[in-house]
Amino acid sequence: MEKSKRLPDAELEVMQAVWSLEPPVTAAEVQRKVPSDWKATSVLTFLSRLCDKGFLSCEKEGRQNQYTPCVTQEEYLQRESRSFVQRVCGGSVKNLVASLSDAGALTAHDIDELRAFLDAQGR
Amino acid sequence: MEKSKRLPDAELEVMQAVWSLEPPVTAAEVQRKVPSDWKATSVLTFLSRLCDKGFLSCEKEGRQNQYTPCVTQEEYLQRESRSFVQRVCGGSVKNLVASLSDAGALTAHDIDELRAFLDAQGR
DNA sequence: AAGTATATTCTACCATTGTAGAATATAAGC
DNA sequence: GCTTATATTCTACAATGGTAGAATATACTT
Repeated sequence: MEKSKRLPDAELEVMQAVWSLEPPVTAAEVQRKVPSDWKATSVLTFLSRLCDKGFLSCEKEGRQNQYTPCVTQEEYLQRESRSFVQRVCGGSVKNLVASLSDAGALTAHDIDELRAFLDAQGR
Repeated sequence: MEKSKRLPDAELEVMQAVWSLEPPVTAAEVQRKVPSDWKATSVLTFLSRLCDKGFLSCEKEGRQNQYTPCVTQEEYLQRESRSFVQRVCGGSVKNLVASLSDAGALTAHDIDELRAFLDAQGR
């Protein structure tokens, strides 16, 4: 039950696998969603660390565990986005988007979506 | 001379201090820009790790070191933004901005800036 | 009930990161 | 030139994260 922070890469990938499935999920289901070169025990380690950190709850069902997210993907994304903009982009969202553009990582589709979003937003 | 990746928080803060100054910079200058509860030797450790990782070059000038960035802030921001959108936001920039909005981290000013940017962009 | 298969937990190890004291080198003052 | 001040480098240590084998527990088969 830790006060939750940024997840390390491997744990985040596992969380993303969990989020993509219908809860509760078993380790086996997660294993199928996750990079196939990960050994089963490694995935179990990550699952158990995610429980320790309060991102998952775990219930024993027969000999398998049932994992359920305690944090939604939206919640996590919100926290991380906010923190990323602060920490890395000097707090400026425009700065972030401009740098994506400079990096060639902003497709025409992205731009359309963004415009639509801002219009919907903008009242 | 490592192939550079994400910097840990402390090293990023030091890089940001360096970027904010006129190169080349001394450790003393960096120290003045950085959280004041950091011990001087800690800052020197971070500077030296940044050299090892190829983010800074270091030249001895008398008894002081002169540090010069080998990676620009823009370069770094571009790489990190791209990677963040991929890793955390499922590759969708709109997803990112929407989550910032949901998190209440999108000010009216941000929105204006973004609109302006997209307009300038958009043909 | 015993043996076998399989899921989970334990334990471990190494690299990285945050942190900083100890040791060293070097310049400046006298 | 010697002493002193000070900047840098070395060394160290604990926590975290990536990785996974060994040990254990539990369920299925016969």
